[in-house]
Amino acid sequence: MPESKAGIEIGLNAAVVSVAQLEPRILVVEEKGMRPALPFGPFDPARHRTMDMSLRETVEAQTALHMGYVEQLYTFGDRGRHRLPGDQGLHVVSVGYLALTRLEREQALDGASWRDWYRFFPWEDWRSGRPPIIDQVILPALERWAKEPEPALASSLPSRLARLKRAFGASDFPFDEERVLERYELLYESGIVEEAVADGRVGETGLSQPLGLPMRHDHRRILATAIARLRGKIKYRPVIFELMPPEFTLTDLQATVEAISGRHLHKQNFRRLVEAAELVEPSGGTSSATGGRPAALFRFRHQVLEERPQPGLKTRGR
Amino acid sequence: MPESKAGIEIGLNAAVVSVAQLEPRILVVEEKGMRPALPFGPFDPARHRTMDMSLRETVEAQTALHMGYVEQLYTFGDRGRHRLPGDQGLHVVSVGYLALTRLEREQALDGASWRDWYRFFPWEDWRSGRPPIIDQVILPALERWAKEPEPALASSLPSRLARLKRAFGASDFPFDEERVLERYELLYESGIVEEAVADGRVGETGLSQPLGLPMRHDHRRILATAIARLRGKIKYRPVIFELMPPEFTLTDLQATVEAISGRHLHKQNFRRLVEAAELVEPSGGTSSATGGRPAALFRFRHQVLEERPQPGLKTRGR
DNA sequence: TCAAAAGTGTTATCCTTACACCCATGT
DNA sequence: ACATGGGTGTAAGGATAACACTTTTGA
Repeated sequence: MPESKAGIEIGLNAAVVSVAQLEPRILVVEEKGMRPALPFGPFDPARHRTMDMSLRETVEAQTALHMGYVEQLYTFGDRGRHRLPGDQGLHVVSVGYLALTRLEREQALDGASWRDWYRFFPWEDWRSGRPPIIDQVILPALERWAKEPEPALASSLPSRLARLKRAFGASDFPFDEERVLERYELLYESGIVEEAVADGRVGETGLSQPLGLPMRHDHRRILATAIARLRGKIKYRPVIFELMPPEFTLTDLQATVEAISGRHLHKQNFRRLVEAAELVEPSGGTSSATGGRPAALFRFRHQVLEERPQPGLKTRGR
Repeated sequence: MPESKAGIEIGLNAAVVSVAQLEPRILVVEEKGMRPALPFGPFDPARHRTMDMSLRETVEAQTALHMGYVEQLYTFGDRGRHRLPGDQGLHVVSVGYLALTRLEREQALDGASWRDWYRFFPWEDWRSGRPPIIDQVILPALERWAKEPEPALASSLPSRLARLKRAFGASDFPFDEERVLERYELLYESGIVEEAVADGRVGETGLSQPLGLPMRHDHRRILATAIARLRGKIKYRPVIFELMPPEFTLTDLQATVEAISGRHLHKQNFRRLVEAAELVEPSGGTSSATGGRPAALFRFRHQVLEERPQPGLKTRGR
C-alpha cells in the first residue's frame, strides 16, 4: 500500500468558538470511548479553491452555523501526531483554524457539542482570581521538573525556570493571558498532561487527577493556539462582535471580553475604552433582564472599520 | 493520470534573512529565464521528524549557513499557486518559514544568492523618508482602483478606500511598518504587481515599470509575510541579535533595526530603550572603523532571557 | 426603602517623545 | 582646530490605572 512520497494527507482542524451564558464555548466531536476532538476534515483542492473556503464550507455544512470570522493558525506536521493503531504509513499534516460564530438558539449539531473551553484549560480562567490549581498542582510539579538536569543542547536558550516564570508569572513576571500555548507546551514537555502519556513521552503523569480534560491527538495544542490568538486579536480587531448578538449591554460586552481573555476587567476603564474606541452606538432600547437598573442597549458600529486603523479593545491592566 | 486524492504534496519555502553592509538581505534562487524564487524543498516525514527540523537541516545542508532562528509563518494552499505548464494534477501546499542567519564572509551558496529585500518592496524602505514611489505610482493607481464599483458580497467589510488608508497611511492613519502583507495584497488585488498578471487576474499591470522585482509563484507574498513577522518580532524577542556579529556598536545595532523595520529611529531614544531593556553589555573594546570618535563595543546579554518576560526593542515613534 | 446593577468624574503616575548639548578621536 | 560620529540630561505631553460616588429601576 505504500505509494511514492510515503502518503501525505492534508487535514483541516477547526477550533470553532462561541460564547453562551457568558462562558466561552468550543465545538468538539465526542465518540464513545474516545477523547473529545476538534472537528476535522480532509482538504481536497479539487473541491475547494482555497483552504479558508474549504474550512468554512465544510464546517458550515456540518453544523448549520454561520462562521463569522475564519483565520488560519498554524500547521502541525510532527511525525507521531495522529498516531492510531494500524495507521502506519500515512502521515497527516494538519492545518489548524480559528472560527468564530454566534450561538443563536440550541441547534442540532450532528454529533458535535459545545463545551466550556476552561474545562480543557482550568488554569486559564482568572476571572475570579488566580486559579488554585496553579499553586496546588501545576507549580509544584513544574518546579520539580525545572530542577532536573536539562538536556545539554539547550545552553543558549532560556532555562526551564525562566520559561516557567514567563509562562505562569512570578514576582517580576506578570501573568500574561496571551501565553496560552507556552503554558500548555510547558505542561506537555514536563509530562503532566495526559497527551504526553498518550504520545509515549512519559509513563504516567504522576498526578492523581488529569490536569484539564485531555483531547485527541494534538488537538488541545491547537485549541491553546486558538485561544492565544483570539486573546491577542480582540485587542486590535473588533472580532469580539462576531460572538455578540446584534444588540447587547455594555456589561454583556465586558463579560464576553472577560470570558475570552480569562481576566477580570475594571468596569470604568473598560467603558472608557469602548467609548474612546467608538466601537458601539446606543440602539435606543434598554434591557431589564438582570434585576437592577435597566441597561442601555448598544450595537456594533460597522463604520469604525472605515475610521480607525486598529479598532479593538486594548485592555491592558485590570 | 489522476490518482485518488488528486496528488497533494507538501513543500517548505524558507525566507532566509540576513543583514550585510547594513542592508537587509534575502536568499533567493535564480535560474536563467526565470524569476527569483525562495529556496524550496519537499517535506518528507520519513526523513525528518518535524517540519521545523526538515527546514533547518535542508537549508543548512544546501547553503552551509547556520540558521539561528526558525519560525513557521503561514501555509499557502490556494489552487492555482505553483502553476506551471504541464503541471496539471499536482497540487502543492507550501508551508512558509522565516529563518535568520549571520553572514560571516561571502560564502559559496550553490546557485543561491543574497538580494536586498527592498528590491522586491521599494515602498517598504522609509529610512530616508517616504519613498517617492508611493505618491508617484502606488497611490494614483490604488485610488483609481478604490473608485471602481466593489464586488457586492463585501458589504460589511472595510471598503477599498479604508483598506488603502490603513495599509499606506493617511492623515489620521499612521503608516504602520508591520502591515507589509496588507500592502502587498492590496497591490496584488488591484492588479498592479506582475504576479497578478502571471496568475491571470489581470491582462497587464498598466504601469510602465514593474512595481518592485516580481518573484516566482506566490513567493513575494511569503516574503511579505516574513518581513511583517520579523518587524513585529524584534519588538518583544531579542531575535535581532541573530543578525548581529558577536560584538557590535550601538550605532550598528540601531542601523540593523532600522534596516529590518524600514524606519529611521531617534538615536537617543533608541539608546535609552536598549539600556532600559538591559539587552547588551559593554565588551570593553572599541571600534574606530567609522572615522569619528571610536564607539564602544557591546555584546548581547544572554541572561536577559532569564530576567525579562518580553526582551525586545519596542520602538514605537521616531 | 432597600438591594442590585448601571453609569460617571477625577487624579496620580508612568511612559513616550522630543529637544539641545557635550565628548573623544583622527586628520 | 575642526569635522565626525559617539554619547547624555531633562522637560512637556499623553495615556493608563485606580480611586469613590451618583442614578435608576424592581421587589
